[in-house]
Amino acid sequence: MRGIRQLAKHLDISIGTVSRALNGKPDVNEETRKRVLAAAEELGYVANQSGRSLRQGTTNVIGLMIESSKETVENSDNFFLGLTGGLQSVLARHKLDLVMLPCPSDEDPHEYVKRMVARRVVDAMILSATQRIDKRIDFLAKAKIPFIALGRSSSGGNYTWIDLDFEGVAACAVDRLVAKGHRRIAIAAPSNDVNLGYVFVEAYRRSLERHGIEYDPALVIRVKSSEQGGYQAGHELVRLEPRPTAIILIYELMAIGLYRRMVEAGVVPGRDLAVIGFREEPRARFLQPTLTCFRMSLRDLGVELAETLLATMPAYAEFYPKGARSTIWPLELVAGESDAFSLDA
Amino acid sequence: MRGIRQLAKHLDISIGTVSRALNGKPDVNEETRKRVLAAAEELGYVANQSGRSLRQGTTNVIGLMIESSKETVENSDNFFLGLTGGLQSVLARHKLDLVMLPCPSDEDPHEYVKRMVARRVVDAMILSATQRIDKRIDFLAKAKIPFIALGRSSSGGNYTWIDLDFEGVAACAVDRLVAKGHRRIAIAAPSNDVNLGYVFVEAYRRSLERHGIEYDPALVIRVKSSEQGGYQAGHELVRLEPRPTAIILIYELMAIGLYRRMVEAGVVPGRDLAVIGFREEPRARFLQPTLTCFRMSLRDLGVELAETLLATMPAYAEFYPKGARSTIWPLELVAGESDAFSLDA
DNA sequence: GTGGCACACCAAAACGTTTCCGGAAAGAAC
DNA sequence: GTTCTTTCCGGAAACGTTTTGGTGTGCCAC
Repeated sequence: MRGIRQLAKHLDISIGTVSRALNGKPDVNEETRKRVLAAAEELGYVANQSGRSLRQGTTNVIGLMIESSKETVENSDNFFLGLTGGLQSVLARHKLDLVMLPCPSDEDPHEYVKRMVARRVVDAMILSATQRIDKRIDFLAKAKIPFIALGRSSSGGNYTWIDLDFEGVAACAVDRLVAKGHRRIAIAAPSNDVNLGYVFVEAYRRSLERHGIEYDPALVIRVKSSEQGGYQAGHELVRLEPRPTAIILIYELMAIGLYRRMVEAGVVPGRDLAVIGFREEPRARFLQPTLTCFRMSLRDLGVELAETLLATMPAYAEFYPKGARSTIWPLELVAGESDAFSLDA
Repeated sequence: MRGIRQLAKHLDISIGTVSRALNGKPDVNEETRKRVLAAAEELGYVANQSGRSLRQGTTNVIGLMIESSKETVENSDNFFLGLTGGLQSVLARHKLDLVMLPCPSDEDPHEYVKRMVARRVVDAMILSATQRIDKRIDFLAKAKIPFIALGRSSSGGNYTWIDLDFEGVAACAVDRLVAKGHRRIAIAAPSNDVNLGYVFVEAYRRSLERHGIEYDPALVIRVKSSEQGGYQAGHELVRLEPRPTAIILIYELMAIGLYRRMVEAGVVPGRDLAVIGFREEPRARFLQPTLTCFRMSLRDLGVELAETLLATMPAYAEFYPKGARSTIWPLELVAGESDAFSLDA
């Protein structure tokens, strides 16, 4: 019951053969393999991961890093848990396990990553919440630890990432609003330090210019990606003169706070102000008027992340001939009532 | 070639001494210890966890198990991520790491736990979402793997748990409503299979009887713990004759759906119907009228969980002389507008 | 000078696996 | 009958760490 040695003795076979049998290696009689598997099942033998890891220098565990800052906790709405289903469905094919690694808010994410890989807790990492300059990426790339980032970054040179289609979303939102007659379109986004903030606002700017509308920095409202941030964005919005007729929110949660501020100011969303949110969040689903936003499948994204990550790992690359291509993940428009009215009417 | 051996060679000391120096063992000169620590820092040496685990049969990792079912993903609202801060602050004292283990929705939680401990991925586990009959608990108790459960269960005999104060919450809610003149008080709860559903409704029943109000099974509405469940509860509620004047919700999220159904039915929460929610959820915070509910600190709960778990582990028990007591975790009432009106007025 | 003792260190033995290497047995080819 | 393959298996060497038992110093007391 304890160890492969016991199992071998019980079968009266050498431990080498038992190991080969269990791991599907050649050089073992099919008859013997069956006996071994049956005995393992019967005695409830499961290989000790420490021994295996030590020998082959690999842990068979993939880490999904999560920043457990207060902001993430309050605003991410199980984004990561939604990812795990897709991730695991792929990893399970290779008997890999997934663990979520919550980086304590008082520890430097860079140090945390270093510690986790140096201690050999995981073989590879999935990063998220990338910064424009991200030391974690530089470190992992230099140390040649397989990883994939959910989000682009200026760091790390030529690494593999998957990122949401901010350009597409911003362009779609602007197109929609312009088609309804809007010209003064505000945007609420986090600061440029967060990669998302930078990329999104740039895409918004290009989309405007494509329509011949001049980009006005005053219409870019920098706030936190939260309900409170949305309230604050609303506060800034009503003080703009003339008041914008539309606003694009980079996080849907902002809509909750924005709506509240609008009600206070006597501005009716969906009638006096067109609103488009970005990523659909469960807790914004009930808003009245319903919010126009963009949807994606977290599960599918998880699958893509896992497959692309495995493609970067020599041991698994053969199974994923598509290779480790960085990709832009598309989102689907969900039309709501919040931007349904036309300005010309 | 890297590893403790190289460090030892670099210092011209035996590896045994290096190991003892790093781990704060006695039998090593303070002068030598300093040199070792300095060299380790300089060369960026971090002990290989696999080797260490193999030798001492312990992984120094604690697992927080999460059911990643669709329902959890949609409704738990980062409950677990909120816990990690408190957990880690305690575990860090002993150089223990925390990983979150999301059980795939298509795998039996019992098998998952077995696999994780048999593979020696973690030393101990924190369980949640306990069932009234929970095979995981029976297994861990029998295998003598340290664990703690967030939630009581009928399984496992004498194990250590921490559970929310459902009795206190139910009693407080009933007391409040009765004091305002309510007699027909409904409750929305999940089925009795979920331990929470069972315990909560029992507490509700006893509280009613304490006030001399007859318990009416028709007022117990069994629905899912979700927004949709709340909507459905509202649907059932308006069909009851005579209509209850108050309702207690076991999950605050239900309030969102309930409010929606009430609006449809022309019933105004906070005027025609008193509503009390249970655990404060971020995404219900904006409701109008504001919801009376119960609050707790996830961080503090995390600390308590970790300390109690460590108290059950021989290697750490000495640091937690309070011992491994099961405890009831209190919640604090947050009075809102949803039950402010008095029935007699 | 001898015994006892604390100190600081070294060498080697574990821990449970996987994997390399060699070799026995059984045929096959000549 | 010899040589050569093929098929299967056993022995033993790793992997990096902690821990045990042993050893050589000094120092003190007698």
